[in-house]
Amino acid sequence: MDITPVTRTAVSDEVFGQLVAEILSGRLAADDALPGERELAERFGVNRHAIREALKRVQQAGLVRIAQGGKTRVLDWRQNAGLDTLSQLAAASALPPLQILRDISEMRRTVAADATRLCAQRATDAQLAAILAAAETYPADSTEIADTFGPDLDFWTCVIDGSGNVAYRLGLNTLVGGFAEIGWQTVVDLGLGAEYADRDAHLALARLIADRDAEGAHRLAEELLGRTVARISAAIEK
Amino acid sequence: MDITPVTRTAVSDEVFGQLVAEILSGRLAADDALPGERELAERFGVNRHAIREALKRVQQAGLVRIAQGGKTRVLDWRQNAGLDTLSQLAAASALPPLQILRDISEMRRTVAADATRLCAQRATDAQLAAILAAAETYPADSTEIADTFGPDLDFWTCVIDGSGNVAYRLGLNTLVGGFAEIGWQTVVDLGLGAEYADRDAHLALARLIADRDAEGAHRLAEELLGRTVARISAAIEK
DNA sequence: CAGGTCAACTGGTTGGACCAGTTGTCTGGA
DNA sequence: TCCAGACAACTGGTCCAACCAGTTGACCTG
Repeated sequence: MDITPVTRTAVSDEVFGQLVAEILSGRLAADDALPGERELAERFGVNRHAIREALKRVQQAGLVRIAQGGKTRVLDWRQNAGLDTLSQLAAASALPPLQILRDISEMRRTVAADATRLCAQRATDAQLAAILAAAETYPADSTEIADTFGPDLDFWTCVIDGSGNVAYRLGLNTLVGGFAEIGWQTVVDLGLGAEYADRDAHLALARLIADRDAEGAHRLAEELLGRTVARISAAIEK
Repeated sequence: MDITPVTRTAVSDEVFGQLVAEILSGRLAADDALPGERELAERFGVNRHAIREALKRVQQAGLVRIAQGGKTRVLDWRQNAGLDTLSQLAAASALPPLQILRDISEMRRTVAADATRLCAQRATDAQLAAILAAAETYPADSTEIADTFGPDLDFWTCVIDGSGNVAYRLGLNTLVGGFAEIGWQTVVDLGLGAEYADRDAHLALARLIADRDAEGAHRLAEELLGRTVARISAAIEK
């Protein structure tokens, strides 16, 4: 028996999701005017307050411009949306999941690799110890891929914390969110194998960082994370 | 006479800003329970709907967990907030502006440099032409720094568009937003000079990209954008 | 003292009214 | 004929009041 917690979605969340999907998918084009709040409320069959809550969030995401007295207009999301919209992009099927996955993994490689370099330069001794410890708990290569996600995330979180760059830290959160939205199953299906869950490489990387070898650590991190990019790119080719 | 458009801030925006500031500044610690919506409404002197609109957005930002029946609790923003919170971070004075500026410029350097490499590999001919054109409109080194922000942003936007990576595109939007939140004046005060507005370097970079010299373009981009990082880091030292 | 019951919270949703800007039309005077 | 100004009909913004729906913990009962 496989039990999944029931998901109670608030109406405003539902409205938010649908509006975002309409915009990201292009069914609502940039500069189009949205129906008035009263009409939306009627069409969605919910109260106007729920519409307003959703609309405010769509605005926060940078997808519409709301003006009192005037109409609410759709903005060009490529030009105005923030990185947090990435996960919505996956949910709305606005782009092929594999492309989003590739873009995420590319950004992850680049950002994490640079964080590795900075970490080797700036991390405190306590942070270095945490990284070494995280690398130790990295599962053996033979483990189920799905079981390596957790330790892998732990490891890189330590590294990015060690870099002392909050933008990287917050960016990581967003990327992980986008990853989750696409679904781990998709990732597993790609057949990521040893090139992803390489315990020895992560141990070596931790040691390079602890030795303050910034350039060496950067190179290894880039190579290590590049494997995933290569794997996904290969899958796209097919 | 210097006229600035009046800013009519919606009540819920005001509430949102204050709540976020409370959380990011640490005055509301992680795992703390927020007062109930009815009490917040009374304390802020506004309607409960305004509180709800704000609270929903705080939730979307990943700063609180709302549960029907239970209390609304503060989350650890370092662990849960997305990159879009970066601009709030500046507004809330949760961290020194110069540190945020450094982190943003570091991320900008790393992401844009990688985008440059990808751009050289993947850009269409039309995109290459756009890049060359953008580089042409880059102002001469002697121009007021403030006047180079626009053309500079245009140039890099073209490059990142050419990379075909939506994550980079959206990330750029967020970073620019964070930059703007801190205020261009702060940036100007840093005394960024020729190392930032280097017309010749940008022209050279555009040519490298057009020649599909991925590695060469990557190197130059990293060096070029690294200048700003170095400038800000130096300012922090003092 | 373990168990269930229930009242008093919490957030979620609804309805309706009214305020406050924007826009376009229509009218009256130059 | 044309144009300024008034106005009506939108738009979003805010508020009040009520009730629904979960959660929690105190309290009572066996």
